[in-house]
Amino acid sequence: MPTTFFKALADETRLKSLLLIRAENELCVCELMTALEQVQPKISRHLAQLKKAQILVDRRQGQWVFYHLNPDIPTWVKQLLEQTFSANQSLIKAPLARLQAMGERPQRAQACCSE
Amino acid sequence: MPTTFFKALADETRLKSLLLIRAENELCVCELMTALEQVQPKISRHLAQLKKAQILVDRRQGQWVFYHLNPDIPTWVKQLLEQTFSANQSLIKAPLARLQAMGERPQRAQACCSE
DNA sequence: ATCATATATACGTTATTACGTATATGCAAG
DNA sequence: CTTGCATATACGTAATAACGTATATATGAT
Repeated sequence: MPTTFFKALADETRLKSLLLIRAENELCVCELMTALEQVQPKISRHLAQLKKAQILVDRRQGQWVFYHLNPDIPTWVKQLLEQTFSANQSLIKAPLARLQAMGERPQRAQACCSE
Repeated sequence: MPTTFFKALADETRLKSLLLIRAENELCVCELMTALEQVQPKISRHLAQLKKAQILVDRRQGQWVFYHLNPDIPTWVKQLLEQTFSANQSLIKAPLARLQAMGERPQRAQACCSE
């Protein structure tokens, strides 16, 4: 159902999370908490929804769980995401700045996929 | 707010209505009722939402109110709509067939804009 | 003015979604 | 095995959204 996808983007926390993950390749819950200044269960729940909608996939690395874009999303969804990303940089400007300023970001063992 | 736009597409009736209007240039409430097999207040309310979100505009012609895409939506939204349209023809196949089969469709006095 | 048709809106109800707080689970370190 | 940190989930509640039905409004025809 294509509405599944739009529902996923219809919430500010989820939309910003997605754009941030798109920008950074992958992010863990605690990084998104800092970037978006939201409590842990809120972030976690929204990520679970995006995962259930098959837009994100996760990988566990030690204590952290990193989320990244599902490489298998349909092409049109991928393009849609790309356009949303390019057209809405302003949405993640401040969150990205908070990310840069964040101390002690968890180390990635392997870069998950691309990059 | 970009979520406004995604919220608008996050409902099946609204999404199909939009795609149908994109396909037919403009449609009135009664045509959408037939195409989507839904009661009048339901269609009317969803169109009102799309209008409030500035995705659609309407023009009255006699007893009918025709809705068409707002020519002033941002470019990225327009592109997004186009991709959604191309990638989801199957969604409106049956509704379009019902439209073709519909007798007594109201005459358009002027073609509203393009076409 | 009355009636018929098309559309919009109001009202009450139900369903869905988001949230805060508390708690559970998973992993790493000692 | 305990402690600590990161994350997930459960539970009750609050906010939002969708709906059915009834009614109001607007236009056109008689």
